[in-house]
Amino acid sequence: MPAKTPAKTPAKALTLTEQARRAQLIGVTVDLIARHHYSGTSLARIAEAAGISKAAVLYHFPSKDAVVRAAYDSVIEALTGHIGAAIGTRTGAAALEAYIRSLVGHLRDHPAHTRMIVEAISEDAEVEDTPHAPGRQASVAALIAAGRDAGDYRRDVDPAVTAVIVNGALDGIVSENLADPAFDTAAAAENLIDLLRRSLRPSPPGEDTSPVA
Amino acid sequence: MPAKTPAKTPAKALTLTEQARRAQLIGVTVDLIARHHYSGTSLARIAEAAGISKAAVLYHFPSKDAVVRAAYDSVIEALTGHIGAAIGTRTGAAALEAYIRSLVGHLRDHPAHTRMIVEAISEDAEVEDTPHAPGRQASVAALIAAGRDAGDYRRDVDPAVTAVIVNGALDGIVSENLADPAFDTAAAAENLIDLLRRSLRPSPPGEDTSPVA
DNA sequence: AAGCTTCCTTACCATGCGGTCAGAATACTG
DNA sequence: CAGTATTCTGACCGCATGGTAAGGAAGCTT
Repeated sequence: MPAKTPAKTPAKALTLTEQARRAQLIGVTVDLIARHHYSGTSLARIAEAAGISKAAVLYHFPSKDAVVRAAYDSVIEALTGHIGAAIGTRTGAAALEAYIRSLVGHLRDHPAHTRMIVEAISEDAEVEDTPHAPGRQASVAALIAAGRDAGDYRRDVDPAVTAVIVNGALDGIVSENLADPAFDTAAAAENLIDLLRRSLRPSPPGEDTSPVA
Repeated sequence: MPAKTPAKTPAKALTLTEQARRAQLIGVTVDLIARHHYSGTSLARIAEAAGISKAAVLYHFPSKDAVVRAAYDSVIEALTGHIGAAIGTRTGAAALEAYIRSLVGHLRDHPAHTRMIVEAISEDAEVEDTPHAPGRQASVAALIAAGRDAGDYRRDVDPAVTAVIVNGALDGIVSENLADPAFDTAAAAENLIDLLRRSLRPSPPGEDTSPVA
């Protein structure tokens, strides 16, 4: 029985070289996509960048798409890991602000990751029901809802809509930094945090509370 | 002298069928890109969708890229025209709010345009120094600066950074609507406007004015 | 050293791509 | 109706793509 994809029953039978190659391929693929977009990243270029042949790449991965997917997953995992660690045990407004700062900080420190994520809108496969992070909006909405229930925010804020706005603003900051590397993302993050503080804080007594026109 | 690209000296020597074909090709290209992304939109598919041969497409346009570019330009022009008309002679905060409402409204009414714009990040040409609308951030920043100078906004708002945040939030709203057509973009736009009103308005007397931590 | 597994290369294939070319329709104009 | 400019087709070209087949080299285990 010649082993096809090395896996006996659990996911532990990975050779050392296998792991190294996979990591290397994922690395060069992230770089290539960051430089030449998704559609411009071919199997041959991945192989060339790794110093091996196309067939060798397809020995470690079942298809080119699998390589790209693995690269994308690794980037996303690094991001979510960083954010999760930054939030830690924080709650309420502090958690949301940690989310904003850690996301912007991580993507500022990893431009290749950033380019890859930003360009990961459509990919090549037409059947892709998970365009972005799946629960991203929901996660931030939960953060906002918790902050509201904790009294950090007005009671009439809409967590879902606000999450869309916050995530969009974050993407805008990150994207702007790609277009203009001199753009101060940290300052922009603080600006966004200040903006949210002013607009989401509970109304002082004697002030109109109508949220929507 | 066989005419190559019909143009004598001014830009008026366009045959009727020429105009019609160009418009048709632009139309089907917008639809195709909206459905199959940029990289999945080939010359053959454009020709097939238009009911003519590949060579016929290349008779009306010098290259496939030119078709795509024309389609993109037409979509952008429609959008900027709509927004410009909506802003009209408005100034200050009213102008920014008209901008937000008209952008969201237009893109809600034209989903194909929306998909095309959203996916127009990288295109296929690697040498593309105009990734998005060139002066979009600057235009909104000017709007905000005018609103600030008119007294609608705090004196210490940063127009450039705020413009990035606002445009990002708008993109977030539009993108969310693509992922979830049931998302109420009009309500989200009003929510964003309310958020901006609360955070950008001049500070009432007796309140801290420190903008950034 | 034999033998098996792992790892990789060269050569190849079918397909789709953008684009060209010669010439046939089609339409406009005298 | 003749002639010319416009519009279009079908066949073709060179190239890059993702993927496969067959076999050779390297290393581990006995």
